[in-house]
Amino acid sequence: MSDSFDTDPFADDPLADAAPADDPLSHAASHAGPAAAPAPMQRFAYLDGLNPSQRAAVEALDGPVLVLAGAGTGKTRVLTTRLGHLLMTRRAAAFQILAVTFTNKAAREMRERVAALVGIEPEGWWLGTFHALAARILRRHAELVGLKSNFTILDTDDQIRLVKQLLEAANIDTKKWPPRQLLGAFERWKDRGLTPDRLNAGDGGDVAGGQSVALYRAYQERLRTLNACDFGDLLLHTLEIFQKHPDVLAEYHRKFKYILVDEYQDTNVAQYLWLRILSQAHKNICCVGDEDQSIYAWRGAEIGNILRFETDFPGATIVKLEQNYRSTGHILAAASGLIAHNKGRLGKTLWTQADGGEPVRVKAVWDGEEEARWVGDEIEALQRKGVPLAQIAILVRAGFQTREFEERFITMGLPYKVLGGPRFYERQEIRDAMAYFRVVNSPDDDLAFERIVNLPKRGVGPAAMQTLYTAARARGVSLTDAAWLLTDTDELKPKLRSTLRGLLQDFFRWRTMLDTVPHTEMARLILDESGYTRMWQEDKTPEAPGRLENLKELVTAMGDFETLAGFLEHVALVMENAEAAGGDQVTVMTLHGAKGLEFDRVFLPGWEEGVFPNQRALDETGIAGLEEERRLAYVGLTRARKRAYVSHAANRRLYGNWVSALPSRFVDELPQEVVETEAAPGLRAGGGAMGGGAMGGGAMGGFGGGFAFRGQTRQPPAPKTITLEQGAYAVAPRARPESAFNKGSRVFHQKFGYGTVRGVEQDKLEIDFDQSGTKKVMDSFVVPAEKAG
DNA sequence: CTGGGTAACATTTTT
DNA sequence: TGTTACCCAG
Repeated sequence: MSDSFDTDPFADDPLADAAPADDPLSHAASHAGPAAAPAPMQRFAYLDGLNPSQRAAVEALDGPVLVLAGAGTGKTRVLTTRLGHLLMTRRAAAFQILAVTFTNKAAREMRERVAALVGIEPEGWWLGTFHALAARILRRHAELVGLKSNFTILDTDDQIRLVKQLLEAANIDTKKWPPRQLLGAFERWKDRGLTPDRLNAGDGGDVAGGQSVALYRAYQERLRTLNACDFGDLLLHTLEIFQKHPDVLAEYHRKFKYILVDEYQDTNVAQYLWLRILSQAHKNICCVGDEDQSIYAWRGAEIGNILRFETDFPGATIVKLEQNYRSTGHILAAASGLIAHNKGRLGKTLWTQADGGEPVRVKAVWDGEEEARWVGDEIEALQRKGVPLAQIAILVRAGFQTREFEERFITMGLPYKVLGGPRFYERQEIRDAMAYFRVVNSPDDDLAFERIVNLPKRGVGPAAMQTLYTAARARGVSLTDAAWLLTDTDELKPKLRSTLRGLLQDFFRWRTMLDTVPHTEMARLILDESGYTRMWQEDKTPEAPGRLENLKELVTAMGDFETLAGFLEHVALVMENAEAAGGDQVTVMTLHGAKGLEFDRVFLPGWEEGVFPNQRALDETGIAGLEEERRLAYVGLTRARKRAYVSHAANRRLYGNWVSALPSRFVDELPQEVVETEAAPGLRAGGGAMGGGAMGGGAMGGFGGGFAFRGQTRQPPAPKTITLEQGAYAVAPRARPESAFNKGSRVFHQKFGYGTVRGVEQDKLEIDFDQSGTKKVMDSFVVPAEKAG
């Protein structure tokens, strides 16, 4: 086979070759490094610091094990110690362990911590995300499912464009059936391990005019022609290989003696099947998770997996980790009282040796603006007491809620960062650049070709593309090949023909140079010679410089990889957020984004019926949705080490309309003994709406609360005079129509010094400060540089 | 083919 | 209210 692997996954695995399954321990010795003295009776010092349950979880090495790890109970420690223990006791060599996580971040953390524990980086082990590991396996056996080993992994953009093309080809109105929705249906099927042949024609309901199953099949066929995969396929294809090729499966059975899974409550059915088939030979599978923190059902996670573990893996050992090392007693009591309202649980009771600490504060305010002001004031008070801003977080239900806080913090000059915006790889310029690299790497990548053939503008418009499609389809070749053919005919205008030929020759040339020129240099060259860099240089919008900056960063990031292909794989799988800027800042993020993190003080705003629990979650998934929302609230509360602050507003502006809302039912579900309630003057804190009675699981469909729409009110529905209790500064006069500053002007700021204005947005300025980096600031806080002393 | 205008729309997000 | 996708006029 002409395709070679960047890294042969079995290179360091003696079991993969002819060598019989001899004693793996002799190989383990070379991995165990300095710490290696085989001593069955040896005491393992790292076990001493564990509590009894943790220790039990670490030492139950054989057979199926479920570790129910409550929030803050030292899960990561158990996980890494267990891995280390497998190595230190010589039960398995590193390359015989399969360790699966959901995020690259978790994988990295585990790798580092195990390395620190064992004293050396274990070599050749399979630690990574489901998708990365599946991709690794799939590249070795791609031909068994009709792919080549250099298949492309599509991003969401590609998928949507593809689905859209299919809909259009089937003459289905994309207004009525958005591609996004149909793709969602495909993904949900894939989450459940359902390939098109396992579905009946009617299974799609009336989505896409009842044709969704047929379109799903067409989508899969199209992916295969493109030699491409989406994320779901990585799992489904490997699963199919395991099911249909016992020899291949046996190979992996022999290889992986121990399997470890993190965040098991987030696995979907496909992932469960994948784990089950891989573990069925030796049954040494250890899953760690917390059913109370399952918050991803909407993207296919199956909480049933963890609830059913004992049935799925008979004879399983169950270990509960319940001692919490993170939060105060009051916070734990609040969280436990809340989550007790859920039915679908295995049941754990968190406890702590710590004191009760401060009660959870529940604050009622008039509207969102007042809420932001209150949070801001509390943060300033904490700051005065010496609490670092980095130890404070604001956790919201949905992204749009961050806005009010941003505005308030900008006005106050309070340093903050919003986490979870568009991620690096999702940025337009990064995707474009990647598309160039993809076309150079594999000329058959039609989706990438399509994306950049007219970028920068080369005069290849819809009409020309249509000609290309037709030619490609007629001959059954890729767009690149079709384009080559068309340069020899007169179907295209001469001018277009020559630009196209020029571009194709460039691609060809770059592809050839890839063998001799280092790939980072090639990347730079491709972006420059294609005119892509120039396109942004000539763009005079404020974000253009940032985009060029990102492109540079992309090229730099490539340096960490051996080859262009290796880099493309990385970006397809690891697409993560760049670390936020340093400095002491308050963190603003969604509750989903906060899972796994912890802060001293956590603000939980927007606890209103309709917002949280989110109305749509209730409407779409009823009780299950409500329970998931409740778990989300539980996750939020358990992020706090010292104090949690819950707030709810009586009025909120949503999409430009004023809407009034009742306090969230979750507020009522907090045990009163650990809560301290306060209301802005004229308001009553807490629920009231539902009384203290038993509403238990919520009963069917009864979402009474929700919003009361007030039409197109421009003003909050009642006077704001009551809010001035602490507001000496009240509301800054908003009457400045436009900023006095322009992009590029030099300014001075009391706190941050000199800087250059990068962007203007009404009265907000984005300023690149010489000393302290880029910040968003109100224009009233800066003066023109020449006027500064 | 391109850029501007407007109408529809608007959780949560990793890989 | 703010953003994005699509349509139409230049």
